[in-house]
Amino acid sequence: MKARLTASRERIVAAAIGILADHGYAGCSVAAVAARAGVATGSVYRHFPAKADLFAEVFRSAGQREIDAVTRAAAAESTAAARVRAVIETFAGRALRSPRLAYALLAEPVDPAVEAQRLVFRRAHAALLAGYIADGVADGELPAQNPELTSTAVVGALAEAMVGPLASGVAGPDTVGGLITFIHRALGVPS
Amino acid sequence: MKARLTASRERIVAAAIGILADHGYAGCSVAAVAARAGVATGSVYRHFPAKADLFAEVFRSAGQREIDAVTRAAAAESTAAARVRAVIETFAGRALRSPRLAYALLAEPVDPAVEAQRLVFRRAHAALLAGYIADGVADGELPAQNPELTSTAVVGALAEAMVGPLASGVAGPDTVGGLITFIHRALGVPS
DNA sequence: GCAAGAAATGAATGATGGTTCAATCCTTTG
DNA sequence: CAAAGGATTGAACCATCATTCATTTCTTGC
Repeated sequence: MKARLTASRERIVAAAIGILADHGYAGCSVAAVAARAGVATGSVYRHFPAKADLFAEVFRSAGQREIDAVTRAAAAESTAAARVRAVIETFAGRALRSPRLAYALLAEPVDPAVEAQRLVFRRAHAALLAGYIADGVADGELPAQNPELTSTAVVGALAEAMVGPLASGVAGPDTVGGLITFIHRALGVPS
Repeated sequence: MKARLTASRERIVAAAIGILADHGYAGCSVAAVAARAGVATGSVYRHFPAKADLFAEVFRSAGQREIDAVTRAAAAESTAAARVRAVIETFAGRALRSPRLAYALLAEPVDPAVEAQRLVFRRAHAALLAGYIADGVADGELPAQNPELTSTAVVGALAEAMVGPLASGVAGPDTVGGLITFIHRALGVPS
């Protein structure tokens, strides 16, 4: 019984991520999520006090998946420059492969309460990068800088450069390569 | 009179910008805008077919003001590096001086139709920067790069680095200086 | 002044979609 | 197997605003 409860809660979250990926936040009415999860509309409220709480969890969950992917990619590298490159390639690659979801997570208008969770998602990426940058500064690979500020700026540059391609459906031929050059230069990676 | 019509249309737009600056987009109900402009709710619809059209104009107008300010600041400089610095300082300075308005223009959740106008605003900043960057590349001040991509990334970095301070109300002591260093490096300005 | 028409009014309307809840269905347990 | 208690249902409810429109108030031309 407890397992049944947990399972249906997870089905609801998964259904919401699915609709987010197919139709964006605009398509995510509570009724639509419930239908896709195979439960009644009202049942959603047995698991979440309000829609905002559901989508806070949805954004947390989908965001964590992205964070895990870039963390894994970066872990395979050993210099700050290579780690940052891995983050950019993974982030952009996944975004371009699931453009609707990426747009929803990054930029689509959402309820203010959900927007807060989006900031958490962006800050998590920034925090990850800040660690790599701080390490790079500490062992002399990168010049002195404020890792929090530069990592935030990197996340902004990445997100902004993705929004155009995500909307139009196609990225320029060397968007990712150009971003890597731009960000490496910005961090002071020696050429 | 015709002048009276135009005047009241402008009062409505100005009132909307005022509410945007005081209470954000969330406070911008048609009734609130009309009240502040000193007209009846229904009168707004004599000037704009729908709320989205009003706010398209509001974002266009407020955005143009920002574009004008950074354009003017950049025009006083003669190298690409100095122009970009002037853009960053002006953009950040104005944002920090009107944080609620800046947040609304940059990041606050808005109706999808208004979001489109926000993209126009961001793209206008990027286009301005792209021109300076292209000039810098052309006369050898900057290394070869794709000005559209790098200017977009710069706008993203700027906006993202501002959102935190705009929400919390205070910028770190050297946020602007750090951003200038970051962006100059990213563009390949010789040190 | 005075019609005739334009403009302004603001309360009523309507659409959307989140939230509730009385009725129903299961699962559990003695 | 029966009763109790919780889970599920989904149609009704309600709050929020954008939008409309019958009515009133100005402007204008004669």
